[in-house]
Amino acid sequence: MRARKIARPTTLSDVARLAGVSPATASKALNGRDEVAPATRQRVIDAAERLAFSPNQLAKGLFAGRTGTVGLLTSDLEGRFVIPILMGAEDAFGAGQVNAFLCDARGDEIREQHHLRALLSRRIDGLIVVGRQTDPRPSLGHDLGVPVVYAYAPSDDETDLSITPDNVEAGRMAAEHLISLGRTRIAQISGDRSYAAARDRVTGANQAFKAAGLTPVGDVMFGDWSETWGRDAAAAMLAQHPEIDAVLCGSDQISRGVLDHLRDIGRSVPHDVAVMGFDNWLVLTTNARPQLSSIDANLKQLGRTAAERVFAALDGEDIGTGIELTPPRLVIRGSTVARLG
Amino acid sequence: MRARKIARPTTLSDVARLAGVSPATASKALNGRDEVAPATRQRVIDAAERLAFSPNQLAKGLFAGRTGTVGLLTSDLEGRFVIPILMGAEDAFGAGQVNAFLCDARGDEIREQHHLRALLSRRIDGLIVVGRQTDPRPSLGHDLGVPVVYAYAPSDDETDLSITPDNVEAGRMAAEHLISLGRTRIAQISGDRSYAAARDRVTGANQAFKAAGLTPVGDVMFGDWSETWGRDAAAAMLAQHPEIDAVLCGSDQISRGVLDHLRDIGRSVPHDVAVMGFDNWLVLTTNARPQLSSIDANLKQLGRTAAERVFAALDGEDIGTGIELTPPRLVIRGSTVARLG
DNA sequence: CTGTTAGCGCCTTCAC
DNA sequence: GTGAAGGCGCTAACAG
Repeated sequence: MRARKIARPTTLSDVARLAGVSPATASKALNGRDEVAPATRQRVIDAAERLAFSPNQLAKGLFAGRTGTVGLLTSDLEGRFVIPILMGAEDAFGAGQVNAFLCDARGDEIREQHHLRALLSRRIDGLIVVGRQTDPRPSLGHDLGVPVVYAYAPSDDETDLSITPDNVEAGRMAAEHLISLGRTRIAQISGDRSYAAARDRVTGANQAFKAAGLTPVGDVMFGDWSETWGRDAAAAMLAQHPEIDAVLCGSDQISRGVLDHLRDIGRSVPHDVAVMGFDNWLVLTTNARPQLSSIDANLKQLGRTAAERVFAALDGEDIGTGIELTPPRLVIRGSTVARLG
Repeated sequence: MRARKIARPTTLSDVARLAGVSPATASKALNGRDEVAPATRQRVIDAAERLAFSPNQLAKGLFAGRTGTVGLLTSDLEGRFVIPILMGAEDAFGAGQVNAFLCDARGDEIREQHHLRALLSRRIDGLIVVGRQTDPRPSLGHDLGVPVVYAYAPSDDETDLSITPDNVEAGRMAAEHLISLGRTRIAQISGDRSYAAARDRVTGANQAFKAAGLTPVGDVMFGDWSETWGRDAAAAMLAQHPEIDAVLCGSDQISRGVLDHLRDIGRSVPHDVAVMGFDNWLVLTTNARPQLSSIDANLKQLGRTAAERVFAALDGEDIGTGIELTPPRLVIRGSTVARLG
């Protein structure tokens, strides 16, 4: 990379010159207006191709008012949630005209404001705000000039539109799966009680237990989201309730810890004890022994939905307000099978 | 979100009108130029505040010839490498005027071209291309009109500038650490041989063994990057070479599998056998039993360096070409201690 | 100290 | 099919 060798990007005029027409004609030709002869149009298109011309969206946007860019503002440090959401959003945009730009605020409000300004000042058409937990987050307000959709973490303002995984349903689904396998002595080892995700999943599971006439074994144990907590909690739980035939965990990490402890004390998974996780984090679930059943939050689908809502708003549709829940998906692997006998 | 409620963003003229001054004066006031009366400045600032004015960077850039935006183009699906690099880059930009926009090409060349066009057509000032492995990737060429720096995955064109982790040094560092602990019967269980990262780390480790006059135990085992492979390989390796007193693994995932197997056969870690990983993926290293020593590739530093190079190029400096290696960092945890006796 | 004027770069529309 | 004109939001000259 030599200094100053930097070539000016190709402009419409460059294309026009190469095609031997005026910029105006080139513009019409490339934009599919029909006041131009087919042969001329082809010449222009060829020239554009040859120069790898990409129209300056900025100058274009000055006019059209649309830039074809959607911003993704995240606070999700590790990118564990935001990446699938980004992918889903991009899928919704298609290979078409729209691009997603991702900014990471790292959970820092100053940084978030900074990125927000940057995105807005670049005249993005819409904004998707992604949080790292399902607890409500402060609204960015309504005066941004572009449609905003909150993904994963809902806005605390009910007049915003938020799309978030249905963790109550996820909990219910997980519990029903264990029940359907004939498990009746089910314990819950959850994550951080301060997370709505932890509480909601427990709520859903308890609904399922109640509906099936089952009483969960022991109290739900809340801790943190780590493998270590899963091990410790499993040790305490099994010491007190050795009769357990299934453990419903708050996350895949916790499940891994629980699996570890069960192996340590010689309990067999899945026949003796079945284990379920949440999140379907592949690096954890598919490498476990046995592989872990889990609930997938369908984040890609969530991202797609969020993007579709942004589009709809751009097209002038009323996309509604409040919290829209997306359904989870049960992923069955070796850690949950029907009870023998 | 009501349809069509979308308001035009506030412009400098709006602010000026509210403050009862001309746009030029408002500009001076907000930009801290001193050719403006304190009282007037205050009025303008208040007005800007009240309208939540954010200057249009594009128009600003129109004038300055710079947009203050750097693109990050990644193919790193999971975001495991790109996120720390993004963070480092942002740190280099400071809380200042520059923003990073991340686009995910998902390893798809069409998508990459599409994103590239989008970024260029928004007149980004520079580009950082992030790959997911340390093997060379196709160059984007030199005619992009902006400086390009390749991060993690180097360009296959030596006239590009690439910044990538020094995996040979990482391997050497890991091996030297084990040697310094008095370990002499060290086996290597690596990852996918088709990855330069796997081969380079082995190369570095072998250099260290040779320098110390040690002969590695058994052949280096190549497989994939998974925990499962770690378990299987450890089983094979230890069956044949039970005398092993340390295992150097190709990744943290593999290490986890090795730890698992050692526990299964009742070998104690770290006293009997020490285990080292690579990558320092916290969710794996800090939740292992015992916690895993690892080599951290300092990706955040890498991102910072890449961003600095882009800046330097923008300022007209010659930033050089070829592959620049960034040094790794040894992270010692409970899985590696000195041999007893 | 403030307002006016003239672009920045690029694309599009409006007359011909 | 063309050329000229106009504009987006902002800033730097310069004039008042």
